[in-house]
Amino acid sequence: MNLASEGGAAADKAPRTERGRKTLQRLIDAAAAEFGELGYHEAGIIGITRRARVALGTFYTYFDSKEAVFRALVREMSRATRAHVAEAVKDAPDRLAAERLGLEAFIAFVRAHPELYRIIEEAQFVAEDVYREHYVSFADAYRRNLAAARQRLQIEGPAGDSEESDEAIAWALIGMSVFLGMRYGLWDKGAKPARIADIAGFLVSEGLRRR
Amino acid sequence: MNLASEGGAAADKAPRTERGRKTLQRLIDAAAAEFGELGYHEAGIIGITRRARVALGTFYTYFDSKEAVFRALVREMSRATRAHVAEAVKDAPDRLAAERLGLEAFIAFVRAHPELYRIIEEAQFVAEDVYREHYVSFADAYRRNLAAARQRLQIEGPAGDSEESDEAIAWALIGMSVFLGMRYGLWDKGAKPARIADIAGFLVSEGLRRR
DNA sequence: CTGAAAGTTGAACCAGTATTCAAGTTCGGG
DNA sequence: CCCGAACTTGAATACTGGTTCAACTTTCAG
Repeated sequence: MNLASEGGAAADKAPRTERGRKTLQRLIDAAAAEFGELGYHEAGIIGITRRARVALGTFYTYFDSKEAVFRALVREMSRATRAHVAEAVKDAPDRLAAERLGLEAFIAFVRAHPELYRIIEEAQFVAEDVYREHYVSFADAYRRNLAAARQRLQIEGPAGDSEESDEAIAWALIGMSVFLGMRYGLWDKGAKPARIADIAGFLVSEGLRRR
Repeated sequence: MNLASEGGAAADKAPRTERGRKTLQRLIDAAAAEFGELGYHEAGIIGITRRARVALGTFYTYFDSKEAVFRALVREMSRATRAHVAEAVKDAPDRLAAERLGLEAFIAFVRAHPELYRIIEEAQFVAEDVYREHYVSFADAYRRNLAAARQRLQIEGPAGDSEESDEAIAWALIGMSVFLGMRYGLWDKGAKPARIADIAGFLVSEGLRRR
């Protein structure tokens, strides 16, 4: 995680020495663990600094408040999630294959980093603006991909304004992923991500109607 | 809302007179408003009792704790949501039509009761067990409907274990609805629910693959 | 070396708020 | 009517946990 450079703490709180950067990183990791395990409200600065093995006051050398770390963390995790999925999808032959690969990667990612997932979702109630930012940027990327795939005649949508339908389809697909991530990544790790991705992939490309 | 009977407060706290039932109801409505506007942690017993126009202590005549009202509220709202959707879907000609009608009703419901929606979602972090209960019961109903529709040859799924695929499809469809509800019911009330439901309906029945 | 800047420390402060309780008021069955 | 049960009241309690700060230590440029 690279949070030290911009995006997170107030500019005047950025560390200026190597020691400072190390300490900041320890605090960030500790905060991720604390928030991930306990949730925003149960988590405490005391817990964060204990995990990071620094004194209580040190926290405020690098962050303005509890909410400030949390926001920084959400932004960083949003970036990490997008990067992970993008990487998994980068050489998919077409959009529908990308859909399948992306979901598989997402479920695996949630299993590997349940705390990131929880933190992003809880942001809905702690810092709604960054939460929206997260999904809006996801949806924008999705919309672009859908439009491109339509251009290449890989997919086709319902009749009517395709701007509007791509937007709605993007949000539908995101919702699918988030809930499948919760169900199979967070709650029950029994099923194989590939199998779940196959099922959802079928739904998205073929639909359920019997022909 | 009927929370007075069972499901909510501890049995020994149930009101025994008409006056008591009235007060309990005022508290429940006040709590729904308070939690819905402020979220669980910003909400306070003081705010709830002020809204209900009763003294602070009266709250504890009917509930054991802040968390107890919240849990009662989530259960009640879960019930109300399911009832509303079931009603809207009850005389749909087939499963795919039901899908479309259910989503339309759900988006409208979220617009009419944004506080219910917020409260249920926040339960994920305040009372995870009731949150799971909510979606698991939704998913169970969904799974039964899917299996019945498959029997009637209205729909068809991917190859392989249909138990597993119905379960996954149920969660995928729930996730779709929840995110479309958030995007079009809570955040942006511009679009017509019917139009969004049409688009999602297309996705679910036809799929995106060009034929 | 050296002194100023950067970093660290943890006790103290403070504000908020869930919960308790003992005293008072209202209700309803006999 | 009357009395005990049901209900209401709000001040007091108890405690939590975010934030501040002044003293102390470490680092590093000149």
